[in-house]
Amino acid sequence: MIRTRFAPSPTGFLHIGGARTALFAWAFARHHGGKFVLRIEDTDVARSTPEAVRAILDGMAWLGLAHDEGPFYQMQRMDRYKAVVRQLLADGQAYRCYTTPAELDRMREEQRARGEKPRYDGTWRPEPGKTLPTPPAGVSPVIRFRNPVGGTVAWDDLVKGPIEIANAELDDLVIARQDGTPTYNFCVVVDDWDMRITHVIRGDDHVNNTPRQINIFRALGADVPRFAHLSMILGDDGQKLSKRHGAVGVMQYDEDGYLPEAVLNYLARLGWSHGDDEVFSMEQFCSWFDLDHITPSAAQFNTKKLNWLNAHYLKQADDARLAALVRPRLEARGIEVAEKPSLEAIAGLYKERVATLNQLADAAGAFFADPAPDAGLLAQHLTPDARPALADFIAGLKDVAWEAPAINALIKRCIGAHGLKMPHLAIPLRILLTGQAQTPSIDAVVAIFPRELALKRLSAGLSAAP
RNA sequence: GUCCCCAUCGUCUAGAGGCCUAGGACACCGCCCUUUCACGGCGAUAACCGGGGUUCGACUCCCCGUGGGGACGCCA
Repeated sequence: MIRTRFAPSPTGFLHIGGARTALFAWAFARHHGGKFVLRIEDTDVARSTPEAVRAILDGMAWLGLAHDEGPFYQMQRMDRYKAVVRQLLADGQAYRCYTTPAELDRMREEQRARGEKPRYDGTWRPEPGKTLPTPPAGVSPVIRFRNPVGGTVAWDDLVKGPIEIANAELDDLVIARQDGTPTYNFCVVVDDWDMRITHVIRGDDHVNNTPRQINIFRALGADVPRFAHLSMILGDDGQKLSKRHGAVGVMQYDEDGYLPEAVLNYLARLGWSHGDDEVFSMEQFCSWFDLDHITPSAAQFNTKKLNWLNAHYLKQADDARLAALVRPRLEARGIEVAEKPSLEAIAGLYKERVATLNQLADAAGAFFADPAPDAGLLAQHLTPDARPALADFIAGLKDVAWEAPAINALIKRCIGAHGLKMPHLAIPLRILLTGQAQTPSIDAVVAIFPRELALKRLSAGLSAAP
């Protein structure tokens, strides 16, 4: 049974990189009929917040990445970690270290100055025949893991291939702090062991932690899971994602008007491929997904491509669903969504031409507020030539059948009677009705309005304009 | 500094030694469609980081270099 997990630390929102990691772990479990476990790594009490937990859960829910087990909270598993620490201590696989943080700082500084890799020097590490210093009074010790000294740690990374690191590169890491709380590298191992995780899929910033963790797994007598390290996602500008470079939470994409299926499809394609397939459902994704088509190199985020995918999914989306998604966006702008011009119909008309829900809201807004056309636009298009045709059209509108084809025929009749071309009448109509010179097909736009409202806007516009 | 990882069009990628005259997608450019703007359709431009090997034959394998990234916490 395949078991994967997503293990974020609740110190901020679920960002795009984390979302992709979760997506891949989720899809891998789905593909194999396994289980996807959610675990919240909140042992950093100072930085973890309930709001961040909420934000992560919200992000997962918005994307539809449902976990089969959890969420488990590491803070609720303290007793378990402490028991394992005691066991390691009893087995001689861990030991108490009285070196203070200040001493460590000095040690590292000196090592760096000498061009060495900064590491703990093993002062308190017990060795056969070695006499340990006397524990200083008043200093509470940390617990360090007794890392193997010689040889190497190797694993076959499912993304990056074989990786081998010499134990000489590793030092004895702290597994429990002075106050007794266990640290990350230790909790992860105990959790992955207890939760019977078979495949650890995570960001490649953890590659360097992996050999340490493997050593702990072995000291525990636990089976070592397989590892798959995903490369990072860079910002649109090729820079590392940071607050300044668009490192935003996934919920920001909701805010910006993206559909979750578009974000998911985009993310799936970032660092993973299935031949030339670009657009696919999550169902297809899960059936195709495997770890050997993941790119080992970093990927740059491309908003333009996300926009393209979003536009695609917008076109596919149900009008009622779009209306429901756009309504709160209009309300947030202080626009009262009336019953009359049907928001659903507007969504149906405009979804072909926009890339985001916010653009859809921009367009829809014009239907619910009285238009305030730009004076320049009016002067340019509401010409003396156009006015008589417009007046005819308004007159004809009073008893025309209220449907696009009939309205279209009316327009044709009016321009024909005045020797005009289509745009000469269509553009002033657009401007008077929506305040904008560009809209979808004018007959369809007219038809969306209730007759009285169309008449009102056109008459008002015609008489108000100079 | 030390260790680890990475390297195909601007971007995401296909490519498991001959199928590559390097394919697809986004973006860009051009054309078409047209009732404006979009959408859509069609087409064009565009890449194997450099140097050595291995091989009859390297985008594909090996080595070195260069460039980029990551890690070196009583953070996760």
